[in-house]
Amino acid sequence: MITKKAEYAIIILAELASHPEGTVITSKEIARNRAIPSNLVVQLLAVLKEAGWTTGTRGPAGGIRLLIDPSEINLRQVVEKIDGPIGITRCLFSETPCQNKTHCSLRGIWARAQQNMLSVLEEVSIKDLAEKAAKDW
Amino acid sequence: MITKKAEYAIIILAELASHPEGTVITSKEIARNRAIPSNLVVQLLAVLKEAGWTTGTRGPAGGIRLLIDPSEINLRQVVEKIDGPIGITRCLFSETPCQNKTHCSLRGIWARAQQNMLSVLEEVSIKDLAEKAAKDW
DNA sequence: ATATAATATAACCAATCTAGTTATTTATAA
DNA sequence: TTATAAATAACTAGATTGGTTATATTATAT
Repeated sequence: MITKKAEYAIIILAELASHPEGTVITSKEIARNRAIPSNLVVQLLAVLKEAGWTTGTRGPAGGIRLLIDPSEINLRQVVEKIDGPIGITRCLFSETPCQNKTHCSLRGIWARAQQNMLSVLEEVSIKDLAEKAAKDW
Repeated sequence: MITKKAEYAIIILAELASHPEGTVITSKEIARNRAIPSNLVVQLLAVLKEAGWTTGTRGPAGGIRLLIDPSEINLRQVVEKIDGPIGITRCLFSETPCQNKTHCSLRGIWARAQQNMLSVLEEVSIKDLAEKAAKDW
């Protein structure tokens, strides 16, 4: 399952993308604006920073800003950065097909189902989402 | 995530479908043939029976047999019977969109991604799988 | 200089889920 | 009546999830 943390991370990036380029916003503001537990925002920002997507400046008047063009990052990338590799079944996490019966017929079906799902997430960028959200909200 | 139990249930049904109609096979044989823990087979058969897909006769010469045409049941049905409703995110389990910000833009994307995945599982029947397995194995 | 506002890092935790195991009961063919 | 098989129910260790708590570090406004 795609965790709530991954969903939060996407929302954090979308929030950042919705602010003018170059400006900063504090992690507490992000938490307040998007109703995410403040400590979780901090925790997730550490991972987003590690990915090279955000950066923060400390001290008064400090805050977080995007380092990347939000059209360059898609939802699959964010989910995988937070949750690790995606697998709709345990089977798909193992490198090799199960050797029980030479070859597992199910594996190909799971892989196809999963790829169908992932392609949707790959098609949607943080920018797309931020724009969609701006319209809806 | 689709659990191993759901995967086992599918494999059990495929195993049953691979035997001549009307004949029975014991749960232990299923377990042995497919390398599934024997106790789990028993546990899963209880659910498959509840669904009306299998039936068992007790005692010596007893065993399990299919009650339905294996082309009439698809992988999504089995997964949902064993695991309950499928949701690639927690969000999709709640009936209503989150009310935080009027309407969650992500929800529609998750739903589309999930439906893309489910459509693959809906297209494959137990019969398809059993035939595919017979070829591969 | 120094208090303060902010990011950053790490460790911890309760609740739930997963993939089983164990034990007992019931039905039936020989 | 006994061995064999399904059926039912309860239990369990380990992992995962969605957080919380505590502490350290840094930059800047005054």
